[in-house]
Amino acid sequence: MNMESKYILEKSSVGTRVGGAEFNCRPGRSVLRDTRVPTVEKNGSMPAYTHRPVLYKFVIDGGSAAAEVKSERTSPRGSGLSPAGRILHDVEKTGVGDQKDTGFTGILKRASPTHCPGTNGQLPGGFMHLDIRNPGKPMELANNFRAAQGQHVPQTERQPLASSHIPVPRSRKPSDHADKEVMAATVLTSLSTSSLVLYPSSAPTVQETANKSWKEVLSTSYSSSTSGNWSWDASDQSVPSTPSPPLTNDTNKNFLLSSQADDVNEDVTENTHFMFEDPIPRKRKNSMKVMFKCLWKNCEKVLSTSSGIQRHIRTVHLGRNSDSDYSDGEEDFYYSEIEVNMDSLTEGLSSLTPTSPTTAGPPPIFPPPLTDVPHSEHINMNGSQSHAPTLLSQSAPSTLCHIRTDHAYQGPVTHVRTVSIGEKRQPAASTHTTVNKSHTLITPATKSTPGTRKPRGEAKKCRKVYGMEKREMWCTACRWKKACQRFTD
DNA sequence: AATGCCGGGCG
DNA sequence: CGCCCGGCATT
Repeated sequence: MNMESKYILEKSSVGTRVGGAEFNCRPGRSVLRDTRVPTVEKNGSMPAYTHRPVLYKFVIDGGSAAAEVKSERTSPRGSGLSPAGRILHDVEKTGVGDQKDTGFTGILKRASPTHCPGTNGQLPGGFMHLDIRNPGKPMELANNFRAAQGQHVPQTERQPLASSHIPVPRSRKPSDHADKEVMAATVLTSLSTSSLVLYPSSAPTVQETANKSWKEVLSTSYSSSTSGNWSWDASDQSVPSTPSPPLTNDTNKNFLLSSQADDVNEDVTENTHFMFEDPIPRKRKNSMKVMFKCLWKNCEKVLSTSSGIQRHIRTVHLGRNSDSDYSDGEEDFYYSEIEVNMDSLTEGLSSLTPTSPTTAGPPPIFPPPLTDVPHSEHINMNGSQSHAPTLLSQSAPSTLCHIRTDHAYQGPVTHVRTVSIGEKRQPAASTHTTVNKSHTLITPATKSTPGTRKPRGEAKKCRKVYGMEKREMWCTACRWKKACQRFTD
Protein backbone atom coordinates (compact mmCIF):
# COMPACT_ATOMS: atom_id res chain seq x y z
CA MET A 1 0.00 0.00 0.00
CA ASN A 2 2.72 2.38 0.79
CA MET A 3 5.72 0.46 -0.15
CA GLU A 4 5.86 1.71 -3.61
CA SER A 5 4.87 5.16 -2.80
CA LYS A 6 7.73 5.70 -0.52
CA TYR A 7 10.09 7.60 -2.58
CA ILE A 8 8.36 7.59 -5.79
CA LEU A 9 6.93 10.94 -5.71
CA GLU A 10 5.68 13.25 -8.24
CA LYS A 11 8.32 15.83 -8.13
CA SER A 12 6.51 17.64 -10.77
CA SER A 13 3.84 18.72 -8.48
CA VAL A 14 6.35 19.99 -6.10
CA GLY A 15 7.54 22.47 -8.50
CA THR A 16 4.33 24.30 -8.62
CA ARG A 17 4.14 24.53 -5.00
CA VAL A 18 5.08 27.64 -3.34
CA GLY A 19 7.63 27.72 -0.70
CA GLY A 20 5.03 28.48 1.80
CA ALA A 21 4.43 24.88 2.17
CA GLU A 22 7.81 24.23 3.50
CA PHE A 23 8.86 25.27 6.81
CA ASN A 24 11.75 23.51 8.20
CA CYS A 25 12.18 23.42 11.79
CA ARG A 26 15.41 21.69 11.58
CA PRO A 27 17.86 23.39 9.45
CA GLY A 28 20.61 21.17 8.44
CA ARG A 29 18.21 18.47 7.54
CA SER A 30 16.02 17.79 4.69
CA VAL A 31 18.52 19.16 2.34
CA LEU A 32 16.92 17.42 -0.47
CA ARG A 33 13.73 19.17 -0.09
CA ASP A 34 15.28 22.46 0.39
CA THR A 35 16.76 22.45 -2.98
CA ARG A 36 13.50 22.00 -4.62
CA VAL A 37 11.23 23.81 -2.43
CA PRO A 38 11.96 27.33 -1.58
CA THR A 39 12.07 27.29 2.08
CA VAL A 40 10.80 29.94 4.21
CA GLU A 41 12.69 29.81 7.35
CA LYS A 42 10.32 30.22 10.10
CA ASN A 43 10.84 29.84 13.67
CA GLY A 44 10.12 26.40 14.81
CA SER A 45 7.01 24.71 13.92
CA MET A 46 5.20 27.58 12.48
CA PRO A 47 3.68 26.82 9.23
CA ALA A 48 4.66 29.47 6.89
CA TYR A 49 1.27 30.25 5.65
CA THR A 50 0.47 31.95 8.81
CA HIS A 51 3.04 34.52 8.12
CA ARG A 52 2.62 35.19 4.57
CA PRO A 53 0.29 37.58 3.06
CA VAL A 54 -2.38 35.39 1.86
CA LEU A 55 -4.91 36.02 -0.73
CA TYR A 56 -7.95 33.98 -0.34
CA LYS A 57 -10.60 33.91 -2.81
CA PHE A 58 -13.79 32.36 -1.93
CA VAL A 59 -15.85 31.58 -4.88
CA ILE A 60 -19.00 29.73 -4.75
CA ASP A 61 -20.63 29.02 -7.95
CA GLY A 62 -23.14 26.50 -7.02
CA GLY A 63 -24.64 24.62 -4.23
CA SER A 64 -22.02 22.03 -4.54
CA ALA A 65 -19.34 24.25 -3.37
CA ALA A 66 -21.28 25.15 -0.39
CA ALA A 67 -21.66 21.57 0.45
CA GLU A 68 -17.99 21.20 0.50
CA VAL A 69 -17.64 23.66 3.16
CA LYS A 70 -19.98 21.80 5.22
CA SER A 71 -17.99 18.71 5.37
CA GLU A 72 -15.04 20.64 6.39
CA ARG A 73 -16.77 22.08 9.23
CA THR A 74 -17.86 18.99 10.90
CA SER A 75 -14.88 16.87 10.69
CA PRO A 76 -11.48 17.02 9.24
CA ARG A 77 -11.98 13.98 7.23
CA GLY A 78 -11.68 13.55 3.60
CA SER A 79 -8.77 13.92 1.38
CA GLY A 80 -9.56 17.42 0.52
CA LEU A 81 -8.16 18.61 3.65
CA SER A 82 -4.63 17.74 3.35
CA PRO A 83 -3.87 19.35 0.10
CA ALA A 84 -5.86 22.30 1.01
CA GLY A 85 -3.15 23.84 3.01
CA ARG A 86 -0.93 23.70 0.05
CA ILE A 87 -3.35 24.90 -2.42
CA LEU A 88 -3.58 28.01 -0.52
CA HIS A 89 -0.11 28.78 -1.48
CA ASP A 90 -0.68 27.86 -4.95
CA VAL A 91 -3.37 30.32 -5.12
CA GLU A 92 -1.27 32.91 -3.69
CA LYS A 93 1.27 32.37 -6.29
CA THR A 94 -0.81 31.82 -9.28
CA GLY A 95 -2.89 34.79 -8.72
CA VAL A 96 -6.20 34.25 -7.32
CA GLY A 97 -8.32 35.72 -9.93
CA ASP A 98 -8.13 32.85 -12.26
CA GLN A 99 -8.62 29.98 -9.98
CA LYS A 100 -11.69 28.18 -10.92
CA ASP A 101 -10.79 24.63 -11.24
CA THR A 102 -12.12 22.01 -9.02
CA GLY A 103 -9.15 22.02 -6.89
CA PHE A 104 -10.32 25.26 -5.79
CA THR A 105 -12.86 23.89 -3.55
CA GLY A 106 -9.94 22.80 -1.60
CA ILE A 107 -9.11 26.31 -0.93
CA LEU A 108 -12.54 26.95 -0.03
CA LYS A 109 -12.35 24.45 2.61
CA ARG A 110 -9.14 25.51 3.97
CA ALA A 111 -9.99 29.06 3.87
CA SER A 112 -13.22 28.47 5.53
CA PRO A 113 -13.90 30.95 8.20
CA THR A 114 -12.82 28.60 10.78
CA HIS A 115 -9.44 29.40 9.78
CA CYS A 116 -9.73 33.01 9.10
CA PRO A 117 -10.10 34.76 12.34
CA GLY A 118 -6.71 33.91 13.51
CA THR A 119 -4.98 34.24 10.27
CA ASN A 120 -6.57 37.21 8.94
CA GLY A 121 -6.16 38.97 12.14
CA GLN A 122 -2.48 38.88 12.11
CA LEU A 123 -1.75 39.25 8.53
CA PRO A 124 -1.12 42.74 7.66
CA GLY A 125 -2.23 43.03 4.19
CA GLY A 126 -3.86 39.71 4.45
CA PHE A 127 -6.88 39.79 2.34
CA MET A 128 -9.72 37.55 1.93
CA HIS A 129 -11.84 37.67 -1.03
CA LEU A 130 -15.25 36.32 -0.71
CA ASP A 131 -17.14 36.07 -3.81
CA ILE A 132 -20.38 34.37 -3.49
CA ARG A 133 -22.01 33.87 -6.75
CA ASN A 134 -24.65 31.75 -5.39
CA PRO A 135 -27.27 33.97 -4.02
CA GLY A 136 -28.95 33.22 -0.84
CA LYS A 137 -26.90 30.42 0.44
CA PRO A 138 -25.46 29.50 3.71
CA MET A 139 -23.97 32.74 4.58
CA GLU A 140 -27.15 34.52 4.66
CA LEU A 141 -29.05 32.39 6.92
CA ALA A 142 -26.11 32.29 9.05
CA ASN A 143 -26.08 35.95 9.07
CA ASN A 144 -29.66 36.12 9.76
CA PHE A 145 -29.17 34.15 12.74
CA ARG A 146 -26.23 36.04 13.58
CA ALA A 147 -28.33 39.02 13.50
CA ALA A 148 -30.52 37.44 15.99
CA GLN A 149 -27.66 36.67 18.16
CA GLY A 150 -26.27 40.03 18.02
CA GLN A 151 -29.32 42.06 17.91
CA HIS A 152 -28.76 43.38 21.29
CA VAL A 153 -25.18 44.01 21.06
CA PRO A 154 -24.73 47.61 21.62
CA GLN A 155 -24.23 49.60 18.63
CA THR A 156 -20.78 50.59 19.47
CA GLU A 157 -19.70 47.09 19.23
CA ARG A 158 -20.89 46.40 15.81
CA GLN A 159 -20.92 49.52 13.96
CA PRO A 160 -17.32 49.69 13.05
CA LEU A 161 -17.31 46.44 11.29
CA ALA A 162 -20.33 47.25 9.36
CA SER A 163 -19.96 47.82 5.73
CA SER A 164 -16.80 49.70 5.71
CA HIS A 165 -15.20 46.94 3.76
CA ILE A 166 -17.65 46.72 1.03
CA PRO A 167 -16.33 48.35 -1.97
CA VAL A 168 -18.89 47.17 -4.37
CA PRO A 169 -22.14 45.73 -3.32
CA ARG A 170 -22.93 42.93 -5.58
CA SER A 171 -26.12 42.94 -7.39
CA ARG A 172 -28.56 40.41 -6.33
CA LYS A 173 -32.09 39.37 -6.32
CA PRO A 174 -33.69 40.99 -3.40
CA SER A 175 -36.75 38.90 -3.60
CA ASP A 176 -34.90 35.71 -3.10
CA HIS A 177 -33.36 36.81 0.03
CA ALA A 178 -36.36 38.45 1.26
CA ASP A 179 -38.10 35.18 1.32
CA LYS A 180 -35.49 33.36 3.15
CA GLU A 181 -34.78 36.06 5.48
CA VAL A 182 -38.33 36.56 6.24
CA MET A 183 -38.56 32.98 7.03
CA ALA A 184 -35.52 32.98 9.14
CA ALA A 185 -36.55 36.11 10.80
CA THR A 186 -39.93 34.76 11.51
CA VAL A 187 -38.46 31.90 13.30
CA LEU A 188 -36.20 34.08 15.15
CA THR A 189 -38.91 36.37 16.09
CA SER A 190 -40.48 33.67 18.04
CA LEU A 191 -37.34 33.40 20.00
CA SER A 192 -37.24 36.86 21.04
CA THR A 193 -39.60 39.49 22.01
CA SER A 194 -37.61 42.13 20.43
CA SER A 195 -38.45 43.92 17.35
CA LEU A 196 -37.00 42.95 14.11
CA VAL A 197 -36.89 44.18 10.67
CA LEU A 198 -37.33 41.87 7.83
CA TYR A 199 -36.07 44.05 5.22
CA PRO A 200 -33.06 42.54 3.58
CA SER A 201 -31.14 45.61 3.09
CA SER A 202 -27.95 45.02 1.34
CA ALA A 203 -26.86 48.53 1.24
CA PRO A 204 -24.74 49.83 3.96
CA THR A 205 -27.09 51.84 5.92
CA VAL A 206 -26.23 54.04 8.71
CA GLN A 207 -28.53 53.69 11.55
CA GLU A 208 -30.06 56.31 13.55
CA THR A 209 -30.24 55.28 17.09
CA ALA A 210 -31.14 53.23 19.99
CA ASN A 211 -32.18 49.68 19.71
CA LYS A 212 -30.16 48.04 17.10
CA SER A 213 -32.42 46.36 14.76
CA TRP A 214 -31.81 43.37 12.66
CA LYS A 215 -31.84 45.50 9.76
CA GLU A 216 -28.50 46.80 10.57
CA VAL A 217 -27.09 43.54 11.51
CA LEU A 218 -28.42 42.04 8.43
CA SER A 219 -27.02 44.57 6.19
CA THR A 220 -23.80 44.38 7.99
CA SER A 221 -23.09 40.77 7.85
CA TYR A 222 -24.95 40.38 4.74
CA SER A 223 -22.94 42.70 2.75
CA SER A 224 -19.73 41.70 4.27
CA SER A 225 -20.22 38.27 2.99
CA THR A 226 -21.41 39.25 -0.37
CA SER A 227 -19.03 41.88 -1.27
CA GLY A 228 -15.60 41.32 -2.47
CA ASN A 229 -13.59 42.16 0.48
CA TRP A 230 -14.15 39.92 3.28
CA SER A 231 -12.73 41.19 6.40
CA TRP A 232 -14.05 38.42 8.41
CA ASP A 233 -14.91 40.43 11.36
CA ALA A 234 -11.35 40.98 12.08
CA SER A 235 -12.58 44.29 13.12
CA ASP A 236 -14.56 42.68 15.73
CA GLN A 237 -11.44 42.13 17.55
CA SER A 238 -10.10 45.47 17.06
CA VAL A 239 -13.19 47.23 17.98
CA PRO A 240 -12.14 49.31 20.85
CA SER A 241 -13.87 47.47 23.56
CA THR A 242 -17.26 48.44 24.60
CA PRO A 243 -19.27 49.56 27.45
CA SER A 244 -21.54 46.90 26.47
CA PRO A 245 -22.94 43.75 27.71
CA PRO A 246 -20.68 40.82 27.57
CA LEU A 247 -22.02 39.75 24.32
CA THR A 248 -18.88 38.66 22.75
CA ASN A 249 -18.70 38.59 19.08
CA ASP A 250 -17.22 35.25 19.33
CA THR A 251 -20.56 33.87 19.73
CA ASN A 252 -21.75 35.33 16.58
CA LYS A 253 -18.66 34.41 14.88
CA ASN A 254 -18.80 30.89 15.94
CA PHE A 255 -22.26 30.63 14.95
CA LEU A 256 -21.61 32.13 11.68
CA LEU A 257 -18.98 29.64 11.11
CA SER A 258 -21.08 26.71 11.79
CA SER A 259 -24.08 27.81 9.97
CA GLN A 260 -22.43 29.16 7.00
CA ALA A 261 -20.77 25.92 6.60
CA ASP A 262 -24.05 24.25 6.37
CA ASP A 263 -24.74 24.09 2.78
CA VAL A 264 -28.34 24.75 2.30
CA ASN A 265 -29.39 25.33 5.76
CA GLU A 266 -32.59 26.81 4.72
CA ASP A 267 -33.81 25.77 7.99
CA VAL A 268 -32.90 28.09 10.64
CA THR A 269 -34.83 26.16 13.10
CA GLU A 270 -32.35 23.49 12.71
CA ASN A 271 -29.73 25.75 13.89
CA THR A 272 -31.76 26.97 16.68
CA HIS A 273 -32.30 23.45 17.48
CA PHE A 274 -28.75 22.60 17.86
CA MET A 275 -28.17 25.71 19.72
CA PHE A 276 -31.02 25.55 22.04
CA GLU A 277 -31.73 22.02 22.58
CA ASP A 278 -29.61 19.66 24.34
CA PRO A 279 -30.07 16.21 23.07
CA ILE A 280 -28.52 14.99 26.21
CA PRO A 281 -30.85 15.87 28.94
CA ARG A 282 -29.12 17.21 31.89
CA LYS A 283 -30.06 15.99 35.22
CA ARG A 284 -30.31 18.41 37.93
CA LYS A 285 -29.47 17.50 41.36
CA ASN A 286 -31.47 18.47 44.29
CA SER A 287 -28.69 20.49 45.60
CA MET A 288 -28.64 22.50 42.47
CA LYS A 289 -30.46 25.69 42.26
CA VAL A 290 -31.11 27.84 39.32
CA MET A 291 -29.91 31.33 39.67
CA PHE A 292 -29.86 34.18 37.28
CA LYS A 293 -26.69 35.91 36.63
CA CYS A 294 -26.32 39.28 35.13
CA LEU A 295 -23.97 39.14 32.25
CA TRP A 296 -23.40 42.76 31.94
CA LYS A 297 -19.82 43.50 31.88
CA ASN A 298 -18.33 43.79 35.25
CA CYS A 299 -21.56 43.01 36.83
CA GLU A 300 -21.74 39.79 38.64
CA LYS A 301 -25.10 40.21 40.06
CA VAL A 302 -26.80 36.99 40.74
CA LEU A 303 -30.38 36.76 41.69
CA SER A 304 -32.59 33.88 42.35
CA THR A 305 -35.46 34.97 40.24
CA SER A 306 -35.67 35.87 36.66
CA SER A 307 -37.89 38.76 37.38
CA GLY A 308 -35.37 39.97 39.83
CA ILE A 309 -32.55 39.85 37.42
CA GLN A 310 -34.62 41.39 34.76
CA ARG A 311 -35.48 44.20 36.96
CA HIS A 312 -31.88 44.59 37.87
CA ILE A 313 -30.82 44.77 34.29
CA ARG A 314 -33.64 46.96 33.33
CA THR A 315 -32.96 49.49 35.96
CA VAL A 316 -29.29 49.30 36.47
CA HIS A 317 -28.00 48.61 33.02
CA LEU A 318 -30.69 49.63 30.66
CA GLY A 319 -31.64 52.63 32.57
CA ARG A 320 -35.26 51.84 32.35
CA ASN A 321 -37.81 52.99 34.69
CA SER A 322 -37.43 51.18 37.91
CA ASP A 323 -41.09 51.11 38.80
CA SER A 324 -42.32 49.84 35.61
CA ASP A 325 -42.47 46.18 35.29
CA TYR A 326 -42.74 46.55 31.63
CA SER A 327 -40.20 44.57 29.84
CA ASP A 328 -39.44 44.57 26.21
CA GLY A 329 -37.52 41.46 26.65
CA GLU A 330 -34.19 42.96 26.14
CA GLU A 331 -33.06 42.06 29.59
CA ASP A 332 -33.21 38.51 28.55
CA PHE A 333 -30.08 38.96 26.67
CA TYR A 334 -28.13 40.21 29.53
CA TYR A 335 -28.51 37.50 31.95
CA SER A 336 -28.29 33.82 31.94
CA GLU A 337 -29.44 31.11 34.09
CA ILE A 338 -26.88 29.35 36.02
CA GLU A 339 -27.06 26.34 38.04
CA VAL A 340 -25.58 26.69 41.38
CA ASN A 341 -24.67 23.97 43.68
CA MET A 342 -26.00 25.07 46.93
CA ASP A 343 -23.22 23.34 48.65
CA SER A 344 -20.61 25.37 47.06
CA LEU A 345 -22.70 28.42 46.75
CA THR A 346 -20.74 30.07 49.39
CA GLU A 347 -17.71 29.81 47.37
CA GLY A 348 -19.09 32.44 45.22
CA LEU A 349 -19.34 32.76 41.54
CA SER A 350 -15.75 32.02 41.12
CA SER A 351 -16.78 28.48 40.80
CA LEU A 352 -18.20 29.34 37.47
CA THR A 353 -14.97 30.16 35.89
CA PRO A 354 -13.91 26.67 35.08
CA THR A 355 -15.55 26.92 31.77
CA SER A 356 -13.54 29.85 30.74
CA PRO A 357 -10.44 28.19 29.49
CA THR A 358 -12.42 26.13 27.16
CA THR A 359 -14.04 29.01 25.54
CA ALA A 360 -11.18 31.34 25.30
CA GLY A 361 -11.64 32.88 21.96
CA PRO A 362 -9.20 32.51 19.17
CA PRO A 363 -7.96 36.01 19.14
CA PRO A 364 -6.26 36.52 22.37
CA ILE A 365 -5.50 40.01 21.47
CA PHE A 366 -7.71 41.21 24.11
CA PRO A 367 -8.57 38.54 26.42
CA PRO A 368 -12.00 39.38 27.54
CA PRO A 369 -12.81 39.10 31.14
CA LEU A 370 -12.54 35.48 31.74
CA THR A 371 -15.69 35.10 33.63
CA ASP A 372 -17.65 36.84 31.02
CA VAL A 373 -16.61 35.00 28.02
CA PRO A 374 -18.19 31.72 28.67
CA HIS A 375 -21.41 33.25 29.63
CA SER A 376 -21.58 35.48 26.77
CA GLU A 377 -21.68 32.39 24.78
CA HIS A 378 -24.68 31.25 26.59
CA ILE A 379 -26.42 34.41 26.80
CA ASN A 380 -27.75 34.43 23.41
CA MET A 381 -29.29 31.14 23.29
CA ASN A 382 -30.25 31.30 26.79
CA GLY A 383 -31.59 34.69 26.58
CA SER A 384 -33.59 33.96 23.58
CA GLN A 385 -35.74 31.77 25.58
CA SER A 386 -35.08 32.80 29.00
CA HIS A 387 -37.92 30.90 30.39
CA ALA A 388 -36.92 27.66 28.95
CA PRO A 389 -35.00 24.94 30.58
CA THR A 390 -31.87 26.08 32.10
CA LEU A 391 -28.77 24.20 31.45
CA LEU A 392 -29.36 24.05 27.82
CA SER A 393 -27.00 26.81 27.47
CA GLN A 394 -24.44 24.82 29.17
CA SER A 395 -24.41 22.24 26.56
CA ALA A 396 -24.81 24.44 23.63
CA PRO A 397 -21.36 25.80 23.87
CA SER A 398 -20.02 22.41 23.34
CA THR A 399 -20.83 22.88 19.77
CA LEU A 400 -19.10 26.11 19.71
CA CYS A 401 -16.24 24.67 21.45
CA HIS A 402 -16.00 22.15 18.85
CA ILE A 403 -15.71 24.70 16.24
CA ARG A 404 -13.24 26.58 18.10
CA THR A 405 -11.17 23.60 18.77
CA ASP A 406 -11.19 22.86 15.20
CA HIS A 407 -9.99 26.20 14.47
CA ALA A 408 -7.25 25.90 16.94
CA TYR A 409 -5.72 23.01 15.29
CA GLN A 410 -6.40 24.12 11.85
CA GLY A 411 -4.39 27.19 12.04
CA PRO A 412 -1.30 26.54 13.96
CA VAL A 413 -1.11 30.18 14.65
CA THR A 414 1.17 31.21 17.33
CA HIS A 415 -1.05 33.36 19.33
CA VAL A 416 -3.80 30.93 19.24
CA ARG A 417 -1.62 28.42 20.76
CA THR A 418 -0.20 30.64 23.32
CA VAL A 419 -3.55 31.07 24.72
CA SER A 420 -5.18 27.79 24.44
CA ILE A 421 -2.49 25.26 24.45
CA GLY A 422 -1.57 25.62 27.99
CA GLU A 423 -4.88 25.02 29.57
CA LYS A 424 -6.88 23.29 26.98
CA ARG A 425 -4.15 21.09 25.77
CA GLN A 426 -5.86 18.10 27.14
CA PRO A 427 -8.41 15.99 25.48
CA ALA A 428 -10.79 17.74 23.29
CA ALA A 429 -13.14 15.29 24.75
CA SER A 430 -13.22 16.90 28.07
CA THR A 431 -13.71 20.09 26.29
CA HIS A 432 -16.92 18.89 24.92
CA THR A 433 -18.11 17.55 28.10
CA THR A 434 -20.07 20.11 29.81
CA VAL A 435 -18.25 21.43 32.69
CA ASN A 436 -20.22 21.21 35.74
CA LYS A 437 -19.51 24.12 37.84
CA SER A 438 -20.04 22.33 41.03
CA HIS A 439 -17.21 20.04 40.31
CA THR A 440 -13.70 21.02 40.14
CA LEU A 441 -12.63 17.75 38.75
CA ILE A 442 -12.21 17.21 35.09
CA THR A 443 -8.81 16.45 33.80
CA PRO A 444 -8.79 12.74 33.74
CA ALA A 445 -5.09 13.03 33.88
CA THR A 446 -5.11 9.41 34.64
CA LYS A 447 -5.59 8.43 31.12
CA SER A 448 -5.84 4.89 30.10
CA THR A 449 -2.48 4.27 28.61
CA PRO A 450 -0.39 2.68 31.27
CA GLY A 451 2.84 3.85 29.82
CA THR A 452 3.28 7.56 29.54
CA ARG A 453 2.24 7.97 26.03
CA LYS A 454 2.14 11.46 24.91
CA PRO A 455 -1.41 12.44 24.26
CA ARG A 456 -1.87 12.71 20.63
CA GLY A 457 -1.77 16.19 19.42
CA GLU A 458 -4.74 17.62 17.77
CA ALA A 459 -2.84 19.37 15.09
CA LYS A 460 -2.65 17.75 11.76
CA LYS A 461 0.68 16.31 11.13
CA CYS A 462 2.73 16.07 8.06
CA ARG A 463 1.17 12.87 7.06
CA LYS A 464 -2.21 14.34 7.05
CA VAL A 465 -1.22 17.62 5.64
CA TYR A 466 0.83 16.39 2.79
CA GLY A 467 -0.49 12.96 2.42
CA MET A 468 1.37 9.82 1.60
CA GLU A 469 2.04 10.91 -1.90
CA LYS A 470 4.10 13.80 -0.70
CA ARG A 471 5.87 11.93 1.90
CA GLU A 472 9.04 13.59 1.00
CA MET A 473 7.63 16.74 2.31
CA TRP A 474 7.08 15.40 5.73
CA CYS A 475 9.35 16.38 8.44
CA THR A 476 11.93 13.80 9.18
CA ALA A 477 10.33 12.77 12.36
CA CYS A 478 7.14 12.03 10.60
CA ARG A 479 8.92 10.04 8.01
CA TRP A 480 10.42 8.03 10.71
CA LYS A 481 7.14 7.59 12.39
CA LYS A 482 8.26 9.66 15.23
CA ALA A 483 6.54 12.53 16.85
CA CYS A 484 6.05 15.21 14.32
CA GLN A 485 8.37 18.08 14.71
CA ARG A 486 6.82 20.41 12.32
CA PHE A 487 3.36 20.54 13.60
CA THR A 488 3.99 20.19 17.19
CA ASP A 489 1.41 20.56 19.79
C1' DA B 1 -9.48 2.56 8.41
C1' DA B 2 -6.42 6.15 9.04
C1' DT B 3 -3.21 8.52 12.05
C1' DG B 4 0.31 9.49 15.30
C1' DC B 5 4.18 7.89 17.35
C1' DC B 6 6.63 4.73 20.93
C1' DG B 7 9.87 1.14 21.11
C1' DG B 8 13.12 -1.14 18.83
C1' DG B 9 15.99 -2.99 15.27
C1' DC B 10 19.52 -2.42 11.70
C1' DG B 11 23.54 -0.51 9.36
C1' DC C 1 23.20 8.34 14.99
C1' DG C 2 20.16 8.14 10.79
C1' DC C 3 16.61 5.44 9.05
C1' DC C 4 12.88 2.27 9.28
C1' DC C 5 9.04 -0.09 10.78
C1' DG C 6 5.99 -3.20 13.97
C1' DG C 7 2.45 -2.38 16.61
C1' DC C 8 -0.65 -0.07 19.50
C1' DA C 9 -3.39 3.93 21.04
C1' DT C 10 -6.38 7.28 19.04
C1' DT C 11 -9.38 9.31 16.18
